[in-house]
Amino acid sequence: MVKRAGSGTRATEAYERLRRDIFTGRLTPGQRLKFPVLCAEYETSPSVLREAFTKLAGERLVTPQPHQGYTVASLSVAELTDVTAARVELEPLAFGLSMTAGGDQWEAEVVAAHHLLSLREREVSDGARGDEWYFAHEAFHAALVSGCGNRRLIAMARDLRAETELYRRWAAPLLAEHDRDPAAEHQALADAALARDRETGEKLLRDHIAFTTRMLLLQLGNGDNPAAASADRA
Amino acid sequence: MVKRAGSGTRATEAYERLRRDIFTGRLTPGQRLKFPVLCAEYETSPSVLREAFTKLAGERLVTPQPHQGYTVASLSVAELTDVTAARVELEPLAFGLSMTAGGDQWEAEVVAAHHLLSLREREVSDGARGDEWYFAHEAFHAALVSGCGNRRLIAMARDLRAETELYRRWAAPLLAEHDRDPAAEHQALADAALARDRETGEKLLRDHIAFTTRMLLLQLGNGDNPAAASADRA
DNA sequence: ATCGCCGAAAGTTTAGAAACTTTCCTTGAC
DNA sequence: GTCAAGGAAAGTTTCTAAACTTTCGGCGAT
Repeated sequence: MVKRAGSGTRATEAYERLRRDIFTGRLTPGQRLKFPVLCAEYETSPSVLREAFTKLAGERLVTPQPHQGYTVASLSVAELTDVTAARVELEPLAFGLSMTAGGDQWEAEVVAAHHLLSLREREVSDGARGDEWYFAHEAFHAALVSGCGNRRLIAMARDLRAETELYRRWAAPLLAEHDRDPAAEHQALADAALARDRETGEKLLRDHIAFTTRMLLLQLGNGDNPAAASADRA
Repeated sequence: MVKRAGSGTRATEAYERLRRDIFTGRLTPGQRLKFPVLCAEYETSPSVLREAFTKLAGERLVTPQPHQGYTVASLSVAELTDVTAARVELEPLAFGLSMTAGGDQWEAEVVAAHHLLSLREREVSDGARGDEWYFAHEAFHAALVSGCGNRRLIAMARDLRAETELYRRWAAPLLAEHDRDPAAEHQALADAALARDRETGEKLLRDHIAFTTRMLLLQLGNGDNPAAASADRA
């Protein structure tokens, strides 16, 4: 029908758009993803959407329910606990390897990503974080581990972070971190990275992740957010 | 058309069958998966296969190539190296948690899985391993980490092992492990598990994985297996 | 009030049309 | 005569629209 961009397929487009819509909050946790509605909205057909859903299900961003379609992943304390326990081990490990094996290119990426993040952090001082902040934050964390030389480790860490972002978006929409300075933590991480101080860097990252999660769990536990829903575990 | 089993969908069937065919060697690494052929063989339609492929691609068992279909994942030294580096960290971690947190049920599972594996190991003394051995081996390793209480960790470890199995199948079809006794290693692992000897157990598992991989890498490097193919990395 | 049936709505699957890639043949230049 | 470039044809993947199956909610009977 329309001219198509070189290597992209329709399913990939739908996948990326859905993913973005989930992260930017257009689709809320637990929400049912109806084929008729989304087909009309995305101007595509069920099979294409189905493929996109399958891919997202692989990343645990949507939940398949046989013969009842798909829903956006629900928020649950158990899930966040599991994800964090894995992150706390995996991400510092990859970060440590990066500090050992990373080259000039890696350092440059860290510096660049941190610069962009600090710009976004300045903008956000009035309260709410914009989409730009989330993307910059994700990019910074991605940069930290990008030098480890292990694609699998990088991919696993990215998927785990992606899920965490969902919780950050919905369980901590406003900065409820009085006794904390995220910007300083990010600065310290970048410093450790450049100094190749593996010991310090790993500890900083571990604490950074654990702290964030503790805060999110607190919020989730309160149950004072609109999107919270207990995931039924089979 | 035909009566369908409760919650299963056609795509799930295809996924499971493809997965089995990959592990049992009916589909060889690098092989192109043509829609017309497989549609006829599985008696289903392209969309269904496509969904199954997408799911398998999420596990890295097949490789998508936009507008050129899918192929069974190729064997490559780089991939195996990455997977192992991740496994060596992740699996002992989960095993350690299991030894701390696992309950009676977990111990029972380990004992049962080890018993089944040892039965298969006895059968295999004449040379070649059958499918049964592979499944029992996978089940044993799955049991070791199943008590850790972290679904994400379990799932990641399972996916990493699945890939390794592919290498074991194709790069070491015949027991080329003269100076080694896998049965004894598995016995030692089971013993450590029941003794809750975390230190020893983690070290044993780390060595077990590393040793297996070193052997596989040697075989791969020789390039003397029919299915070896260098994965082109973009 | 509960259970079972019926109709509507949604998810799933299919078959064929459209789009892309590759191959092979032709044509023209060196 | 050989080789490279261009273009049609075949083969394959990808997408769409419609048929099929299952699930959900309402209605009437027991």
